[in-house]
Amino acid sequence: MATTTRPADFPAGYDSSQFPPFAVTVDVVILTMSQGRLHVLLIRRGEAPYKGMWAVPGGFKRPTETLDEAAKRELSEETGVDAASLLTQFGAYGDPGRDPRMNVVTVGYLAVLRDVGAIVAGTDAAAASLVPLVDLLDGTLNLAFDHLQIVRDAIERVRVELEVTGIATAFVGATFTLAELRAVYEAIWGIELDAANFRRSIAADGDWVIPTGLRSRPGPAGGRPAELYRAGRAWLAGGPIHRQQDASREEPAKP
Amino acid sequence: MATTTRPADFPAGYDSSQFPPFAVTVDVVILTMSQGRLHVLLIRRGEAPYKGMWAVPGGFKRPTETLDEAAKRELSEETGVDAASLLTQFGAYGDPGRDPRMNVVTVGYLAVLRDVGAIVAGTDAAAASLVPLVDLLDGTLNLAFDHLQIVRDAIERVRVELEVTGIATAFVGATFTLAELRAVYEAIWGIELDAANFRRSIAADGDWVIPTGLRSRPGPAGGRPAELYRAGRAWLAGGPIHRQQDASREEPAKP
DNA sequence: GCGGTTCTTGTCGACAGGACCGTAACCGTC
DNA sequence: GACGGTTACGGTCCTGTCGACAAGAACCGC
Repeated sequence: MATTTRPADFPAGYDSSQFPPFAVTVDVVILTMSQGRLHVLLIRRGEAPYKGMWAVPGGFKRPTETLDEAAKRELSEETGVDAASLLTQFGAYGDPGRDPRMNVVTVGYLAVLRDVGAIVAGTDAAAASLVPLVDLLDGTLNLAFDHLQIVRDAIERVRVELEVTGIATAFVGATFTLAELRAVYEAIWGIELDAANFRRSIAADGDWVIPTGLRSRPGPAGGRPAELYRAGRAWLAGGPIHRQQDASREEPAKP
Repeated sequence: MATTTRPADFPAGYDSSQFPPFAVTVDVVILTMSQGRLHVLLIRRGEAPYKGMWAVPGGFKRPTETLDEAAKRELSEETGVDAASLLTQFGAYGDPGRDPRMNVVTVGYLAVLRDVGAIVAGTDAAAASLVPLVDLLDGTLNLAFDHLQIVRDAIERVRVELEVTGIATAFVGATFTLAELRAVYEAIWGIELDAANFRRSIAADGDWVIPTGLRSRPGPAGGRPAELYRAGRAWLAGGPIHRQQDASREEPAKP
């Protein structure tokens, strides 16, 4: 049906019916830690479709930029963060009808920021918000398009990345306490880790963390001030903390 | 510049200059084991650009199908394999100029087959071939487009999948010896595994493998016949074999 | 039968990691 | 300033995992 509507960008000699045009977008799932819980940055849609609903920030890829550059640009436009922050591609989505307007294939990116609260406060508070992840995963909050699935996949990806890369350090500041770092693992994996054993794994030989000599101020509840560390080079090659095998894997054999 | 060449597929009210059209393709990296080595199925291009060079099989996504369906269709068209084989999306590629004809974003899929030799023999031998992976990774063979990077990423993905999923069983037949299964790990990870320890991990409680009572015929060199197993249910939840920590990670600390 | 090859079973020991206790250093209130 | 509450830190015990290695079992060709 569309054989006569060939876009001018397509070179002559190709039948556009063989190359159905798609719009390509990049969606960036921005994760951050806040009050010990994992949060995702969402924006409220101002236009149809899904007007007024929350959505993952994103935008169209330009022909002159790579996918990574598009993700970096969208992150910068949404948050003002210009640093080459941790930005990981985790999936592509192209189900027919996922955008009622046209054929859209989107590429999902995962970004990890620290202390994004100030950034959100700087933008229009009604348009952008940090949403606790649990509110999304338990179905309390609905998202536009297939963005709920995209967020789910991003979370699953960060759970794996946490085990095989140094992504954990991206959630904390330049200097951090081991309790802060441990809270990252606990929030993302949804488990509790023994503080003493965590320390032994991290502070063991291997250049994971480097003590700065400084100490953190205790919280309002008191407690001994924790030592401040900064990330070592070993994170570039992997992570020191591993999830224990899922006990539910062992099911009794049926003879 | 292109504001006047809006495709008819795009609804009125949208400026096509805001939605630059892309072609979306799906490329399937088909891996298989042959003679104890990892091979990838490539096809020889019959048209420009890159005419005559080897490339990963793939094709255009249709607006009416999902990305997964497109990958499944391409796999079926190239190999005749219709089974819902293991098919994993691993990345999207959209660098400008990666296809000199137009703007193309491709989504990479990883397929694992067993005994693909007969399939390749059935097609035009000059158009499809199983290439040992080492010939690609050492730069002996050049690939069209950015397909070398795509293959590299597919390999990296299968290395991770091998550790966290049951993808290893997709490389072997319905029944297999533990030596065959071990060869999969050794070929993909490029390491040697102790046969005795491998057996202990696999044959331990947990329904990894189920003995069939049958035995394999020894090779020409002789040797005790190996018992034949079939895959158990535990593979659905992960893999039993894990790579040991990279010893090169431990570098001496510089005071 | 005999050496060679491969598969299978068994043993030993190092090490990682979970559980747990005691101590140190801060907070608040009394 | 003593005291309980809270958090951080260091150490011990112990078990399960896993690598290294040895020995036996079952086949081959000669």
